[in-house]
Amino acid sequence: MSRRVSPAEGFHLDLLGPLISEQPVTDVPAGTLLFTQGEEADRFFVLLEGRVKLYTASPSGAENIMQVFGPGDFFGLPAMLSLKSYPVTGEAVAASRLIVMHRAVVLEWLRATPDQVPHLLALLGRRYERMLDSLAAFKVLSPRARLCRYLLEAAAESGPVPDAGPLSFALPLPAHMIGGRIGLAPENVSRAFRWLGSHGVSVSRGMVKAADVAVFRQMAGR
Amino acid sequence: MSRRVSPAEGFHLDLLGPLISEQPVTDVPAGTLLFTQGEEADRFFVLLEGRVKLYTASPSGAENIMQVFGPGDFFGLPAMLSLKSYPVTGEAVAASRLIVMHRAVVLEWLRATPDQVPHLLALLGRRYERMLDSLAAFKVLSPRARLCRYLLEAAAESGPVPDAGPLSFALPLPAHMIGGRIGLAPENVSRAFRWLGSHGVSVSRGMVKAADVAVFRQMAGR
DNA sequence: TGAACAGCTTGACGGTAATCAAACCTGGAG
DNA sequence: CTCCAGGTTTGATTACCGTCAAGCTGTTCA
Repeated sequence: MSRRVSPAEGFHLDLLGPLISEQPVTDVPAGTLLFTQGEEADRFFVLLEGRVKLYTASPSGAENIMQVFGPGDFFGLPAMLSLKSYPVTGEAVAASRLIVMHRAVVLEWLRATPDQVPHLLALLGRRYERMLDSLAAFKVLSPRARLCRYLLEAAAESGPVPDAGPLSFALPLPAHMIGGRIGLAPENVSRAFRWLGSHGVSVSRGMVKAADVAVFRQMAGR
Repeated sequence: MSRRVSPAEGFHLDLLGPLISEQPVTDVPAGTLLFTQGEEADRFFVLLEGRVKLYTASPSGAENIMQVFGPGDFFGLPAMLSLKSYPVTGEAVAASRLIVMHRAVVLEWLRATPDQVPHLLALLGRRYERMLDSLAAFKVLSPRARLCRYLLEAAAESGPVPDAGPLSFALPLPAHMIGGRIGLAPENVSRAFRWLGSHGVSVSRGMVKAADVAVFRQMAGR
């Protein structure tokens, strides 16, 4: 099964392609720490295969998942550009194949091909707006609504999602990680799934079957 | 009273200074819409005086305040760079003086002074991480804790904030807008303030007096 | 001076998620 | 096959916030 590159997070091969194609590929097993919170950010990553989560350690010790990336995504770029340290820790959730891009290489590339600068800026702009969108979701949407929003994203990751009608897809993450992403305790993720049952949605063994996707869209306000 | 430029959001005069100094200054009265959600983003703004809020209109009609900017801040830059439309509406909350930067001018500036590119990227990177920080706050912190976090920011805006000890400062925004920013209904902002009363904090007439700032820091986890 | 208004406060109520705790799978190791 | 550990589900309880509604206060304007 060939994974699709999600269009929203895609690294736009036409932009970064020439740059990354000259870099060596690294393979890491699940559980590998790629970088840790507070470490100097001198590189960013392009994920070719696998899955990586970015999280912060809250004072109470619970880990707070900020983002989860799949094949085709890049991460660590804003931190690298800001010339400071990583604000999060990056860990491979599954065995992953990725490309490590060091700052010096990127800066040299920008210097050599200045016509690419506007494209890189546009890339960063889009990334920023995605974040803004996430923030709005946390402000406005209830936890259940956020779950529906997440389910729509997860569904889109494995194929096109119709406006309405039945749909079935596999959850890309274990439930407790979904909880971390949408800010919901694992127990309540479970309860939210059960609640969805009364709306024509069944979840079992990581498979989601919805009688009508419109339920998700309405809940998530999309 | 001279307003301080908040270091975190500051536009870094040394970077943008030469660029903005050649642009005309615009004055607008309170309530002016600078740009609206969905409009093509062909410019960004540098705020010299006044206050501007960025908000989205939720389906139910309630406005969701995403960010509020003061003197020295810039906004609309990521949207402009992303080559798309503004994801939010920008409105002057108070009479404001600002500089409008059009995309063509910025791109020409980048072309002419390529050595500024890394600095602009760093600026965007920092902005992105601020957003990440906000997002974490919404995931991890309770509404009350978010209020304390906001109060710390507000205090920092009007002067240095000690690690502990008494502090008094003026709220830069009316209560209902604070609610919009931290995602709390106005009634509950009031209740949260009253709750703070039992922790040595009094709020009246837009003035906050805290017996010990450490209360805020502890609540906000900083 | 009084009316009108907006912003803030207070009250009551219901729904919902956090929390603590325990039971229940399910897959892997021995 | 059994045991074990992680992840998931369920239950009971509590606290909190959203909501609707009514009162309050200071300001503006006639």
